[in-house]
Amino acid sequence: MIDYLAESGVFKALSEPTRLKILDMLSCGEMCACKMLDGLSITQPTLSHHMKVLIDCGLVSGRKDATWMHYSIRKDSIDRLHGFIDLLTNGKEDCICDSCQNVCENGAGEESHEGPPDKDRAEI
Amino acid sequence: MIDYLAESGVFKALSEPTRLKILDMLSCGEMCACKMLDGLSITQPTLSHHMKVLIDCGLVSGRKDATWMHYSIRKDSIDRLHGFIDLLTNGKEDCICDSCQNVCENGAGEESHEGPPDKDRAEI
DNA sequence: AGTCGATATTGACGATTATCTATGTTTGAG
DNA sequence: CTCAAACATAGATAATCGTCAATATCGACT
Repeated sequence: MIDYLAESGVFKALSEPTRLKILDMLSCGEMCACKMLDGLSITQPTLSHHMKVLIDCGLVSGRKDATWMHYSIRKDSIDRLHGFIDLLTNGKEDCICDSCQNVCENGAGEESHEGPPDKDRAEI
Repeated sequence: MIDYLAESGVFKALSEPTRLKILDMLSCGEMCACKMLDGLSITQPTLSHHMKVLIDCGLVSGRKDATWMHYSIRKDSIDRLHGFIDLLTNGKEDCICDSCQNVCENGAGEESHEGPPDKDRAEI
């Protein structure tokens, strides 16, 4: 069974444009908070808040070096995110769909359960 | 350049536990709104609102059949989502990181720009 | 035409959230 | 020990969002 509330945390973190830009800034590697501030037009406490959200959901890790904080993307969390999206959106055994009979009174909807997940996440 | 505001819409749609459950319900194929209501403990207007959010961001498509509405996941939008996550979190040419020199006064942070994106989204 | 069932829309309300200012904490330098 | 810089925390506020009740729309059937 999927814990929807728990899993929504990562998406909530990603639902803010500013945090998307922060992740973009970290895409090439580690970056110091003070440098991130330069390109973000937000105050320092706001950045600190965003980084806490990103760390709490597991997307980012922080490394303290003297008075500086260096942040970086946790690649494993990105892999996990991909995996969850596939799990959520692909047909699976022991699916929530089974608990509710997917048939309307008009008879449409029989093409349910289109088989096991097809593992093609092709070129995009 | 990435349009963070525009791209955040999909994640905002996915940031609600109820909408995650709705997508899970659609993972096996098309489903009627009336059947979805049975397993959701929300009112009909609330479900209608959630479906509008999911459709507006492109994750779901709706098919009207008489008085019934059948919803299904747009597989192409899922592929696009995977692609965007990779684009956002992997190093890339013409990166936003270039505009800000990623060097703190203490000299740390030279390991920036870890080369072109490594296309390994391996086992999770 | 009239009724009924399924869905969409409207308006309101409480909860969450992003942001700010002000202040606290930590660390290195003099 | 004192000061300054980097970052975190606390509290307040405005905006956004999820939810509901009430109502409107739309299509099928008598």
